[in-house]
Amino acid sequence: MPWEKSFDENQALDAAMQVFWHKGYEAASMADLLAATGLTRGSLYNAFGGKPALFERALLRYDQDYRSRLIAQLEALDDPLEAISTFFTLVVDETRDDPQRKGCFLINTALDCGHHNAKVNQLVTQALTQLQAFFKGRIEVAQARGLSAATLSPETGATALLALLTSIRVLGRGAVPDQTLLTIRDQAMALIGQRAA
Amino acid sequence: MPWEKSFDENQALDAAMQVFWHKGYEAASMADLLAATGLTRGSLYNAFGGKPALFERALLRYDQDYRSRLIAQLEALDDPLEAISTFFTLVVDETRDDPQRKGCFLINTALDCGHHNAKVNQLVTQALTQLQAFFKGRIEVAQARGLSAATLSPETGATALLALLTSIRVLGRGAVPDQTLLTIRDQAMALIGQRAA
DNA sequence: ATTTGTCTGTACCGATTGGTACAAACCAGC
DNA sequence: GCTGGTTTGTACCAATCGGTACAGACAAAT
Repeated sequence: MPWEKSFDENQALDAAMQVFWHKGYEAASMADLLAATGLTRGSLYNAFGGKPALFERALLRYDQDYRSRLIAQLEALDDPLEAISTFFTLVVDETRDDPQRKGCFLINTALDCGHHNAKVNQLVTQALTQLQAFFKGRIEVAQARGLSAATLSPETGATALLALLTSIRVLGRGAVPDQTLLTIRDQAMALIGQRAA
Repeated sequence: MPWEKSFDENQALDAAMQVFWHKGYEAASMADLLAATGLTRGSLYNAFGGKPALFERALLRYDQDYRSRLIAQLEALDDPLEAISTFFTLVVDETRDDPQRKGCFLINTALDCGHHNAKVNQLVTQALTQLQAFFKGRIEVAQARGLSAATLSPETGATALLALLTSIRVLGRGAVPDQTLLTIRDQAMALIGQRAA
């Protein structure tokens, strides 16, 4: 009795994600989202329920499709330091290559923490925590293999890397020249006793 | 023939600044600003001209009254490393003590770079540049006096400090526990060979 | 072919958006 | 006290905000 939707839900979600990512929650209007997804009002509200719900879905999709997947790929690399250096190089390149300078959807949202519901906040916190855990794990492996100096606490190092990552994504939105982003990345590499990839 | 205003322009500006600082440009409505300043529509538009113009004035005031003044005070300190450590401790304390978790008005605005006019963007860029120059200057003095290891390039070190500052202000808005902010601050201090103040 | 439940498109909603118009209130200078 | 130039308060504006209602289109099940 049901009837399959005439559009790809994930495709629409991706389009909506781009809008929220670029403009932020407030500045993104339903009109923008309708135009980007190509849906009509009826379809969009029927499929997603409303602006806040759509935002949650979009953010969740970003978390799963970008962040989680990237971390999983990098954790599969044999060399733990290469995993980290590849990560930072990837982020800097991505930042520079994006003409819209959207930065990171999760970190952009982190700045609006106080203005979102608990579910969104939890997603952001959890994502950052997992990022930190990724750094910590790689540092531990590196130290166990004697690739990295054992003087640095993995916990502290991971926090520092998270901080540097955050700043690249924030400042990379246009506030500083690209060269500065490279310098920050190099600092991250120096922290774990590695040259830039 | 003129007639003096019945309100303190700077006082109104401060009130407006708080609103923009807390909510961001988009989410701050004229109704919010009118309520916060206590002005009526006529007065506000007459005195400031409109929302974008008011935002510029508010941001400029933040830049001059908070950032510039703080840097000037710290530069007056004799010990350059104390200037930096005091700065970071102040920022972390300010972040923790603010129940609204507003972060830094300039850095919040930096994240919205693409959505403001050239004047705002220039102000943000200039503010960050001056912050970096402050760090660089203090590091140079510290090295000249033998207080800090000469292995670190002042330019690079300043960029790293700016990055760590940025992350404290962003993550401090609620995405990570306060303890993490302290860890980041300690990393900044370690960078210049100094324990936390 | 008819029924059934879902999806799609559009018209419409009240509320709110930033902004303007303008008369009344006001004080300085004459 | 009159005049001139400002400021103040309010009424009003078109545009847009996010969201709803609902009729018609559609495909699966019988």
